[in-house]
Amino acid sequence: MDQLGETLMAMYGAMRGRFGDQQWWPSSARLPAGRRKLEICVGAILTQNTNWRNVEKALARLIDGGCMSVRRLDAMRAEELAELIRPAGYFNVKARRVKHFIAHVQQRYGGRIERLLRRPAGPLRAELLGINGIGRETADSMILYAAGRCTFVVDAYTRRALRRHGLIDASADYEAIKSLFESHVPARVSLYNDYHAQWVAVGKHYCRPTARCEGCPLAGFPHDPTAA
DNA sequence: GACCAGGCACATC
DNA sequence: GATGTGCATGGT
Repeated sequence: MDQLGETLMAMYGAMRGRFGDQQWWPSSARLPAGRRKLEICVGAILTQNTNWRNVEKALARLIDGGCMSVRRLDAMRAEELAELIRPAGYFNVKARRVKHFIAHVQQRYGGRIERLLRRPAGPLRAELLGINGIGRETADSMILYAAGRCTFVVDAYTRRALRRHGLIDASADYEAIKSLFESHVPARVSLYNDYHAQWVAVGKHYCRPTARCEGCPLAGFPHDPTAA
């Protein structure tokens, strides 16, 4: 591993030591195992720009209503779905996005989501990105957490923390940050899984928009004070 | 009451 | 290709 890789792994170790194994993707324990992957994919759409606590409420309403199945979601009208997922915010757009995803699974894979997720990571990513409402982070979350394939998920927390530590410049986009990790950090699903979750944890607790670095597990790491 | 939260598509330049 | 805007609830 090169020097940047060592730094990134040391940062991961520091966060992991503080926050512990994050056990992602969080899922409803009462849900049958066969519906877990579907729940992860739906949750990935619902959490777009939204607090996870609100997503949990929406997911619970879907499960309570017996709606966490491709068949039920496909049969449901968008307005009906929107009402159920209301707590997650942006409920009208997200209802359409879930419907787009579900229609794709129904039409191309006979409603069997595991058939979609079995595809190789590259083609799977391209296919997901072709569905309206699924962008890079949502696609990568589905690939890593539902399909169990090695792809690095980048989010706003990751970008902010890396900028503050001077590891990327302000112009670095999603793909640049993703390839930064994928070319310097060993490609292990369990590592990528928890590493992304650790960025979210550090972002929630310390690396907020208004900086508050006291006590942050990353406080001793390289820092560029001129970075945003 | 302001600010923020595990983005994305679309319009416009 | 870069930048701006709409989408919306709920916790701090």
